[in-house]
Amino acid sequence: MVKLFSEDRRLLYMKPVEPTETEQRIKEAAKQIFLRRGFDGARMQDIADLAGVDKALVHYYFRSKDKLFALTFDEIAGRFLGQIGQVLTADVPFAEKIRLLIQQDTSMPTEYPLVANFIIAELNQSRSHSERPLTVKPLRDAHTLFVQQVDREIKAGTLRSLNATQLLIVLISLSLFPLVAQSLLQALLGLDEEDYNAMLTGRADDLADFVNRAIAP
Amino acid sequence: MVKLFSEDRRLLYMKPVEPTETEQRIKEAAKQIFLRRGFDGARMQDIADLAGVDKALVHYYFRSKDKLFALTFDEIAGRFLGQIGQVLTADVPFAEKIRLLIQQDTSMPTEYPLVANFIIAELNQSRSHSERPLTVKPLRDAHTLFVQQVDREIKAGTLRSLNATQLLIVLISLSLFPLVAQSLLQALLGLDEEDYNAMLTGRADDLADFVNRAIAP
DNA sequence: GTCTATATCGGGATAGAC
DNA sequence: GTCTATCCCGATATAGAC
Repeated sequence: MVKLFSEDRRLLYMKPVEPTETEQRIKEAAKQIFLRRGFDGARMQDIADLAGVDKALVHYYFRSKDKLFALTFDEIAGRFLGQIGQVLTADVPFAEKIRLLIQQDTSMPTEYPLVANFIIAELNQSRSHSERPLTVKPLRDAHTLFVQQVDREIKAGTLRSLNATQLLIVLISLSLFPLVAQSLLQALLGLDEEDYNAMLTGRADDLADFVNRAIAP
Repeated sequence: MVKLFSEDRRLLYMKPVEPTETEQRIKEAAKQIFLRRGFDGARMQDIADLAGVDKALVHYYFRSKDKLFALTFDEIAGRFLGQIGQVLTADVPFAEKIRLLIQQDTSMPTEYPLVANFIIAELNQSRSHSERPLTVKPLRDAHTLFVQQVDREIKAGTLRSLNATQLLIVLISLSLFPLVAQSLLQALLGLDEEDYNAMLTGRADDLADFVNRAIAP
C-alpha cells in the first residue's frame, strides 16, 4: 500500500502527465485521416505514415482503431459543438447573433466543411447499425438560452411570432448546407470549385438580410 | 461477318434484353446496402445475403465491387437529380414552385434522406482522393430555366431584386439540410427521433411563408 | 519508446463442378 | 446460372528484439 501512488505520476503531481510529442503527432494525424476518409475508409498505416512513425506505435499508444477513432471523434465533435454553443450563448444583440451564426462558415478555415460532414456521416453510420454507438452531448443550455432570447424579442415586438427552434434550424441549414453539400451543389449547378467559392464569399450579409426580412414583425 | 449480330439479342430485337430476376434482386440489394453503409462500409457478402444468393453470383453478374457501385451510384444520383430537375422545370406559378421545392422532403419516403446523404458523402470521397471519380451530370437546363423564371418575376415586380442561384441554394438548403443532418441536429437539440420528426412535419408551409416574406419586393 | 517480423482474419475475386 | 471451394491480398493487431 505504500507504493500506491508511486507508479503513476498523475496521482503524485495532481495534474495530467504531458502527452509525449509523438502521441500528439499521432492524434493529429488520426484527426486528418479520419476527417477525410471516415472510419471505414481510414487505414492505420496512413495514420502512421502521416505521423511519421511506425504502425506498431499507433497501437502502442492507442490500443485499437476503434479506441483511436472514438477519441478523435469526441474531440472533433466536442470542439464543433462548443463553437456553436458559444455563438448561441454569446451576449450580443439579436441581429448580430444571426449574422454570427450565418457567418461562422466563411470565417472558418477549410477544415470546417470536413468537420461538419464527418460528424454527420459518422453519426449516421453509428445510428444505422448499432455497434460503435457514438454520442454527442446536447447543447441544452445554449439551445434554451437561444429560445428565451427569441421569445423575449417577440414579446418586445422586434420579431414576428415564430418558433425559435425552427428559426435555429433555418439558420444552421443556411450556413452549413452549402459547405456540407458543396460537392453535390457544384455538380448540380455545373460550377467548378473556384466559381462555387466565389459565390459563397461575401454572401453572409445577403443571407442575414434575407433572414431579417423573413422574421421582421 | 454473317454472325455479327446473332450473338446479341439486343441488336437483333432492337431493344434491351430483360435483366433476369436475380440480377434485379442483386441490384436492389446493392442499392440498399450501399445507401446505408457507403462504398467502404459495404460488404459484397451483405449484398449477396440480402438478395438471397451466393456471393459468387454477385461477381458473375457485376464483375467487381467497383463496377456494381458505379452502376448503383449512377442510378441513385440520376433519379435524385431527375426529381429536382422536374420541380425546377415544372410549369407552375412561382409561389407554387417554391412550395414544391421545399416540400419535396416530407412527401418523400424514408429513403430520401439516405439518398441525399449517400450522394454527398460519396461525391466527397471521390473528390478528396482522385481514384474512383464519380460524376453527376449537371442540371444546366433546369438551372437556367429557374434563373430565367426568377428574373422574369423580378422584372414583373413580384419579387425583389436578388440572385436567382443564391435563392435556389437557399431553397435546397432549407429543404435538404434537416434531413441530411438529422443525426446531428437531433443530438444538438437533444431530441429523440419522434420529437424531431414531429417538428419536421407540416413545416413546409411555414418555410414557404418564411421564404415569401424574405423575397417580397 | 520504437522498430521488425509475424500472426490472424476478413473480404474481394476466381476456378471449376454441377 | 448457381453453387462450393479456394486463392490471395490487405489490414488490424501483437510478440519480441533493441
